[in-house]
Amino acid sequence: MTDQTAKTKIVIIDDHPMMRDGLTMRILSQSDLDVCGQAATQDEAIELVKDSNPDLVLIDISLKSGNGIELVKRIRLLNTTTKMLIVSAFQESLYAERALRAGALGYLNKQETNEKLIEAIRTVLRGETFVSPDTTQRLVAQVLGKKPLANDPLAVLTDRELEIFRLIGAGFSTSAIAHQLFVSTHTVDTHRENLKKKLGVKSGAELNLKAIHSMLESG
Amino acid sequence: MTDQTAKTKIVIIDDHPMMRDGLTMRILSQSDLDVCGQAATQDEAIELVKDSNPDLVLIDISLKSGNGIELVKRIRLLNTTTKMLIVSAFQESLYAERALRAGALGYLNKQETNEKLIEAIRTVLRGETFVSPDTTQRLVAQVLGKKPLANDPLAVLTDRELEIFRLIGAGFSTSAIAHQLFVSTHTVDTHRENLKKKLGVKSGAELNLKAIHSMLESG
DNA sequence: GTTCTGCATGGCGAAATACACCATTTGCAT
DNA sequence: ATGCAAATGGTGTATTTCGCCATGCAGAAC
Repeated sequence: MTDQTAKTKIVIIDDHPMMRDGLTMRILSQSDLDVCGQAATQDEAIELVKDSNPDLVLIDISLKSGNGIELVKRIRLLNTTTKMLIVSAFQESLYAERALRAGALGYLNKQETNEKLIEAIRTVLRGETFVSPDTTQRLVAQVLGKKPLANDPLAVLTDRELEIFRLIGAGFSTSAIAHQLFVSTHTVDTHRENLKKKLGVKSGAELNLKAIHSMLESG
Repeated sequence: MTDQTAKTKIVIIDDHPMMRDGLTMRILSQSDLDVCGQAATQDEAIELVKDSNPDLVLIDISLKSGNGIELVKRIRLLNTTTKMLIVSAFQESLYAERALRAGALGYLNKQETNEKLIEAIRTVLRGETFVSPDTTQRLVAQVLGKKPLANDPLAVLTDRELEIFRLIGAGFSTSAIAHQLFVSTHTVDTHRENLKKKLGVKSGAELNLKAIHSMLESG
């Protein structure tokens, strides 16, 4: 078959029809790319991938039925060579990390231009990793904070740090935590500092956000 | 002028380029509708509306610079006959009510099909009110429940308070919010106080917790 | 045994933030 | 007009943050 007939096959998973249309339009503007299917839910997505065996799956991270990251894991289990690119409205590097660890090759913010979309798609198709620039910054900060991405970013934390991280996630203030652990607020403060360095966040508010999010995932 | 030359003029305000493309594509599929402009921020939107005097403005409710509802109010102040249709990723009738009170004629969920999009546009252009079916249900349930906006504690919040609540939920610190909204930290501070009173929480940490949780339910 | 390293602890001072109370302005409704 | 709600932001005090540094205490390395 010639290049004419063998376009790259892409499927789009997003629960907003209007967003699917936007993505589709930009992709179809490239002569060598083709959108061979769309779906709004995880189950539809799995069927679609099985049936059409696409080169790339574009996945919105905030799918209502489960979430996009869970879908990434399920697709990986299908044992295909299909590449995956996550599209997200969140800037947090938290999700980028999880998406990449789950098996996606790329993480793109919805705020990015359409040129970036195409760039991300082509990068991922080559088998390389793509992450939106501002999200990359946060990831880099994380790496500089200590070590190369391990299995779990929380793994780098000491027991005491993790304990405090969980208390933050439960909504306790610094003074409340200090009182609870019978240590001074200075101590909790220092731990908060170290947590921020290790987790690559720059403000206390972000640390709170990350801690609370992390609580919701693990119960 | 004939129908050929006098297409209905529509502008699109959304900070996701990909979403703008999707909306544009569907609108242009209608022979009598034309997209005469796009913008990502409030200020750009105001300029665009002044310059092109469109028949309809399509507004994403979750604009980063301020929010969609504030933009609706600002456009209404321009004293044009321009109709406004809010597009939202949130299903809460909470936002629909605010949007309509602010001066929008329609409220459409992003989960709706593209057929609904066109239907909503045409309804609003006729000067009638359009609200997405499932959101309508919630609105009706509210009215039947006698008390306006009964069980949702967020209902007692003003538009501004809700906006700040959402920014807190997104992980922004007080100063970051102040900078983003171009107001003093004192103002944000006062809003935080009022939020705590209205939501019945006693510490700032709890407010953060509540805001972040609330984001994850509806974001 | 000494040295090195990692962890928990916490003190210090400047800057930022929270907190409670209050004043002004604007818009809206009666 | 009068009254009310909303948004803005100022004041003063208390608390927290933030970066830096110091101590004590383990266990591992030499």
